[in-house]
Amino acid sequence: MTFQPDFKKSLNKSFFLQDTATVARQLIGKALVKQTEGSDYLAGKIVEAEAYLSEGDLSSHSAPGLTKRNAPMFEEGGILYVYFIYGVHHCINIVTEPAGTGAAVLIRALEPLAGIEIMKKNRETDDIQKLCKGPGNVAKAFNFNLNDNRSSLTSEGLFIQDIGEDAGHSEISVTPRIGIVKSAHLPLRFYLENSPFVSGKKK
DNA sequence: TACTAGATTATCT
DNA sequence: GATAATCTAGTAT
Repeated sequence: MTFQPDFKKSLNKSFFLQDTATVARQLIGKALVKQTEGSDYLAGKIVEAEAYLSEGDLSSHSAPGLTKRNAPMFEEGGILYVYFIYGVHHCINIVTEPAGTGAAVLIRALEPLAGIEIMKKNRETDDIQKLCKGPGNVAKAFNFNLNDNRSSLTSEGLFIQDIGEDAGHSEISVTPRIGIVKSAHLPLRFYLENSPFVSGKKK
């Protein structure tokens, strides 16, 4: 099964303006595609994502209101929100809903589809199952950093592609989110059942 | 297999 | 000055 990047199959902006939990669930099974400077393609199927809401969600970066860091979350859906955490890792989010809302979806894990050699180099490991396991690793494999903040997800250099493998609802599991303390009980983490690429699992 | 510590900085109070 | 939507290596069990 070879993956072919195809911008014509990318999701358009209206997709990202929907309810955040809906977007998070529907992103499972879609492909994140990024074109590198050398015009190579990096791509991975989204197998794990978490929704961070604008209201009633104390662990969302948007909860304290608009600040310099979370400003991209308050813009119109369809762009990237990148943050740097623990002085070590970058994490990438897909901003959702109309401008002024303050919500996003954290991409937690991908199944590598294209540009795997480049990802191995970025991650300094040959273990494909670990290349994009966990939000910090996803960003590292794709070489995302703060400069990618606000990047459009509806451009030829970066987009979400429908690869016709949509998981049925029965294949998607919903659980509480990982690594947070506040609002930790909310069931806003979505992942593809039985995928070996999902994070937070034991062997 | 399970738990713990350490890395290290942009951003916020 | 404190904190954080994490990851890995290392030590203990």
